[in-house]
Amino acid sequence: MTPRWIAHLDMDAFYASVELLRYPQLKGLPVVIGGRREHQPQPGPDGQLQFARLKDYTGRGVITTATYAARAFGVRSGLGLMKAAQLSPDCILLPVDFEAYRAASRRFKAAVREIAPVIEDRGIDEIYIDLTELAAQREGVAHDPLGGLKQLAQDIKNNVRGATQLTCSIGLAPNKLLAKIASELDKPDGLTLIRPEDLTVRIWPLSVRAINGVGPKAAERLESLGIHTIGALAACDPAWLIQRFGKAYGAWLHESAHGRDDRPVITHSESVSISHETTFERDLHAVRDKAELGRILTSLCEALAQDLAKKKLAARTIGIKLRFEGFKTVTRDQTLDAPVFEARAIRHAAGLCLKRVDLSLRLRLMGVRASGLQATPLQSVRSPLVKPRPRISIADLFDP
DNA sequence: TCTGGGGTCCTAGGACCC
DNA sequence: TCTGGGGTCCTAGGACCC
Repeated sequence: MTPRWIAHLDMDAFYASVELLRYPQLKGLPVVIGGRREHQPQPGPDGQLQFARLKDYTGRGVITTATYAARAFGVRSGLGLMKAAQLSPDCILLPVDFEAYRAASRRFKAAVREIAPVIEDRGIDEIYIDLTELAAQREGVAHDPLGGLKQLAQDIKNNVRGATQLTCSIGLAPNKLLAKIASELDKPDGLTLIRPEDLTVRIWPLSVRAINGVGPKAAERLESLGIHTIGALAACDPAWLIQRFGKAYGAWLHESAHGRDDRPVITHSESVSISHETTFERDLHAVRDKAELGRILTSLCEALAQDLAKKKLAARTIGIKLRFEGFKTVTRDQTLDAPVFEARAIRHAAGLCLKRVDLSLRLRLMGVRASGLQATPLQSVRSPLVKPRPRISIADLFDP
């Protein structure tokens, strides 16, 4: 493969930063995002906005994002809000506003695209960018051979900031794996370049957890084997890794530790599944709370049907997800003869799935998922070229 | 008072077909 | 009748990511 230059761009504390644009008086304060609508700031008697505090929160929510000031208290995303309140009771709490974040996301991506069009979406707040061609064009311009590349990344950062008033961190490297690691090295507002020859000094001292794809389980197993750093992982015999972690994952671990990754930047992909789920305020019992569970399942199916309609998709497989008290989670899938998209049909299939689960434990979460997605047949039904088949009633048979 | 919601990918076993 | 491969589809669970 010819040498490439890939950027990983990660927005800094994205949701929190978007909220700070709205409430600039909170700049520098510990703030977490994760509340419900009821935690919306309210005007107080003096006309000043009153903000909810972590200590006011009751419920099962978690932190989605924390400002850097809040992170200083040990508060981080994924942490339960009640747990976080113990660490920082006076930390300000704001409700999540996905519409605002999606709008900001569209703006920052458009700003990047103005400069570099080859972008892979990695969710609401990060992207990969293939800069290979643009970097080659700029190579001649700068004195330093990598100066043009760094200037390109700086131009992207400036354009994002101009369009959104938000900062981001960019990692530059020959592949996605290293670019992703690099973008974390100098947060916030960072710009980090990793060349192949920097691997041993910059990457090998890092924890294996810095590799995107090594999660808590794999890290724990590696650590139990005495492997803490990427350098230690790189020193392992690949056959030994394969023996312990399986053919695919073991080989991938070895390649990653050596900084090797040839995945392309994917500019377009079709969605595989769409789902909706909700965690209840209190655990619900299949018998005692049957009616409420039924209503929740129906509304999840309706939300799913709306999403399918918006994307003009139908699903051949409908599945449910249940999480019980004690956090045990089960799923059931049902593949249908024909794709469905209407709420009633989804609800029916979900009901069939539900019948196959032992419901003696109380439930804390219920979800519905659509997969086996395909373009909805709706257009052809509406098409004037296709005449609807006449409905024949029993009466017609006797009275043609 | 633990642990959200929306995703992707992988594995492994069984059914079924050639 | 037994043995055996390969391929695909389906299901369930789990790891991981944002």
